[in-house]
Amino acid sequence: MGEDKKISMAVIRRLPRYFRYLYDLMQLDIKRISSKELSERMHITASQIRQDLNCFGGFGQQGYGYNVEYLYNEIGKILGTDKRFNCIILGAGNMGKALASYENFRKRGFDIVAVFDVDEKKIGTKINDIEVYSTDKIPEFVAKTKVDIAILTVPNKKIIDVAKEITSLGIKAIWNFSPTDLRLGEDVVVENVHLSDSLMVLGYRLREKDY
Amino acid sequence: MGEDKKISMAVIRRLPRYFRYLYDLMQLDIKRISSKELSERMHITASQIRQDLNCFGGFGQQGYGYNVEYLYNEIGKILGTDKRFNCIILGAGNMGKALASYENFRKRGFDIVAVFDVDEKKIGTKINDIEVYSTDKIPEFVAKTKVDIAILTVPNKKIIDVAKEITSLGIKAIWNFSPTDLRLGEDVVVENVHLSDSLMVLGYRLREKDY
DNA sequence: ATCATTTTGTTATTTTTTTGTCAATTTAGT
DNA sequence: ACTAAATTGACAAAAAAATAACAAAATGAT
Repeated sequence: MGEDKKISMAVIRRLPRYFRYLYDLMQLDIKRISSKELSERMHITASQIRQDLNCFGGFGQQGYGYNVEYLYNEIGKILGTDKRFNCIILGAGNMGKALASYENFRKRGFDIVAVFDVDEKKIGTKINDIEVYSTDKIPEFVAKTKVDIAILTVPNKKIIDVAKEITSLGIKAIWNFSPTDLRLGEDVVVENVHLSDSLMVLGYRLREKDY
Repeated sequence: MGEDKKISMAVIRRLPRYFRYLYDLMQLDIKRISSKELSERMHITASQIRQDLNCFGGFGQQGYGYNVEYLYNEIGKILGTDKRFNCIILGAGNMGKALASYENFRKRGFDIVAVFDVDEKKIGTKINDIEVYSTDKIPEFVAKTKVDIAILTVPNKKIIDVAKEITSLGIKAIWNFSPTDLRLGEDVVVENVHLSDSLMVLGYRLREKDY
């Protein structure tokens, strides 16, 4: 026991991409696919696909390839899309609203169950049928509803305090949209989304292209 | 001539992060910093910092470290924050609105100069002082205004067609928020932002934590 | 001015990641 | 039933990335 060799983050971060491509294949009514053909569609090597998938066990068959629907479901299980997560959004600004309105998250198992803001004018309103509460109500809400993930779209100045409050309430996962990297100890997982970083890299690559 | 050894994307993608940390140091009135101290703040090795920076030349001084402001400015130059980019947003939905309203982009050199949508009700309105035009007007607009970057927040079904139209007009950089990976040939640079992917990885890591 | 300390830039080493190879297995055609 | 073609899973090799090591240079205390 204790056999599982650690799977690298590089592999994990590719899984959602496989998941998307397999979904598209299902939409096209393609029932089976070889690592070679998938590699051509995804612009990665077939070797990498096979090696990635083999981290989790053999999903394919020699001479046949992979059953698209089966592989889709298996990757879904690995990613936990068969489970549901309750999420709250902190910050009902433009980004908070955009995320609350994004239907894809629900499809992937992430339910936005509440939005919180300090702005009196927003409190009591609804975003895409989701109620906006006062930030004061967070402890109360978390006490009576299981909250798996906090999505933080608060102003950068407040991010540290908000993150601390949230973790003190026992929330163990944070999706952070502020420019400040969060790091909250061993037992809180954080995904930092740095949109500006991505845009700056795009700017770099654009300028580099024409020297 | 032709001397510059290719700098890896891994390094480039870390630059915005250095940039952020250096900015924070300036706010704290810290004038100089060693790779060791910065490494502790950033939770990476000092070795990596020195190696990354040396891809672009020596910005530090032995026995002293790095001058925070100087290094900030130099990384800014590498990233092109001293240049300005004109951007248009295609899709005035929630995400389009959120991005149009995000002030940080302007600070980093990215000006949103127009938003386009097909929805009659949105056309003619303004988002954060930026006019929303009909999608029909894109060719006309691009002809008279230099557009460096197209930010795509259109529905997934339309993304391929929109991307093709945009590139046919000569736009060479795309910031893509749709779940479909875009790949538009050698001379168009694309940054795909897959928010769902990031959220799914967070879900994976959360579940993994408690087995 | 001297010397111990600090700290870079660079090269060497190690680790991780990606890619290539191939035997074993399955498919599919005849 | 036989055989050629396709394709995986496993392992080996190569490439890339991260880390360590250290000489050279600057600092700062005495």
